[in-house]
Amino acid sequence: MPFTAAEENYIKTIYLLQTTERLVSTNSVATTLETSAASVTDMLKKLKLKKLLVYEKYKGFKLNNEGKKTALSIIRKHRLWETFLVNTLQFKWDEVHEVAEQLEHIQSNQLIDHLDNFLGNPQFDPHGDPIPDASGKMPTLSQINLTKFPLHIPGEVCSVGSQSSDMLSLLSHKHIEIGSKIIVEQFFPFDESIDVKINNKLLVNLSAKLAEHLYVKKLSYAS
Amino acid sequence: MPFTAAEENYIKTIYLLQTTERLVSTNSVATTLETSAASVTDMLKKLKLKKLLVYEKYKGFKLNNEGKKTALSIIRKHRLWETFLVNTLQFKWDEVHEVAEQLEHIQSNQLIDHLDNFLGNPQFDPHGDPIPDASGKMPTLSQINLTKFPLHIPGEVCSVGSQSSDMLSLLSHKHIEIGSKIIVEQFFPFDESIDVKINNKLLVNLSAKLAEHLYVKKLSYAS
DNA sequence: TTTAAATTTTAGATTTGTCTAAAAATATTT
DNA sequence: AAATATTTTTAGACAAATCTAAAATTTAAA
Repeated sequence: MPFTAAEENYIKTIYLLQTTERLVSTNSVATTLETSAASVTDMLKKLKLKKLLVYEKYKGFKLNNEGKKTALSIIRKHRLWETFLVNTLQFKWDEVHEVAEQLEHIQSNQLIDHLDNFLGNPQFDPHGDPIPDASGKMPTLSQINLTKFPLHIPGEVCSVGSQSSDMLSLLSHKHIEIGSKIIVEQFFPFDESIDVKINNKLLVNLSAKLAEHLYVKKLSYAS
Repeated sequence: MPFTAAEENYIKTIYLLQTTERLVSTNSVATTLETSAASVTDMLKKLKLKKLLVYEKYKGFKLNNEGKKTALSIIRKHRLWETFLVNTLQFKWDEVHEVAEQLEHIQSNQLIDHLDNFLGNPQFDPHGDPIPDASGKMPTLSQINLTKFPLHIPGEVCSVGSQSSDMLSLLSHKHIEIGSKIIVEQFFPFDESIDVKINNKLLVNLSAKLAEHLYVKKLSYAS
């Protein structure tokens, strides 16, 4: 059974929220999708009817297994298209989001299989996010938010929690990109900013807000 | 101003019909889009309001310049995507139509420009149909329906008027494909079938129905 | 040229996804 | 624990795109 683009947007949003929120609220979905709380409630009823989520009114909600499976297939499509746009069509990092939001709703398993194949079955998209495979499995990458990363431990920037071009230009100004080596040197409680060393050279200060949007993985030195 | 997918489907259909019909009828659009005549009338009113077509009720209608321009940009997208699916993603000829019908509605000029560029600015799609450029210009190719092609003149199969797989397998059975050299040898008035010679070797008989769906261009021998 | 047939349009209804405003339930604060 | 604030849901409305059935118009036929 195919879902409408609107349904798919809700499913994807709920999935992404429940990885951090455990139980998702009507308002958080409304804010993310820039719609009204009433619209969210309406859609929740439909998705419950279609047996995609567990929902009791006034009690919060979350996707069940069927819902998660559906979400992963949408996320797979989104991330494969982003990879295509950047790797094949030479889009910039911060230009792909809006277009991928449209492309992810194209209905054709054959298309996605062929695209995946053409791209060489990539494991991560251009933002460093893992791409689920056809069965919904994702490479787990011990990705940690930079604000929770321990001091003086070498890490690598592997994902960015926002696609805004403001964010991107700030990162580029600080010489930070996906793959940059990063070490947290100092934490300043007053404004929650941190000093980090980039690629073993540059020492720069990052605001709490910026750090919250950066994800890092531990660098293991297995040769 | 962007158009909805439904509006775009009507615009494209009317454009394709008016190249052969001059004045388009409500029923012909309804039949092509497999919808009711009432729905077509509803949409005609909207498109007239948006100043895309000339329409007086009960009198038939046709796209004005603005409408044609819009139609060409949709056809451009459709044919570029078909080219992508076949050339890049290894789809078969007869598998692309449904997917391209969806992809043609993605809204992003940047996407189409990059795709066009990636494909090497192709002039014709995998069915032999010309691809309009960004300004709406199409390479004119003196394409003639096989039923109107003169006897004993060498031609080349350059386009197919149907994407049905029944048609495709019949063509392949008769060893006919885009680019095949073809000469009409004889016309049989009784059933309007024709004998043609393919690639100067095989002599095969084609039904009137099959010939109606084949388009041929004259082979000029400019070295 | 009237009558019959076909085509096109209107009228009214339905579905999907959205909205605002008001009511209900839950959380927070004093 | 009352009062207040916040969140969530309901009620009712609207736009887009579609439908069926009936009316209006045009075309074809007897």
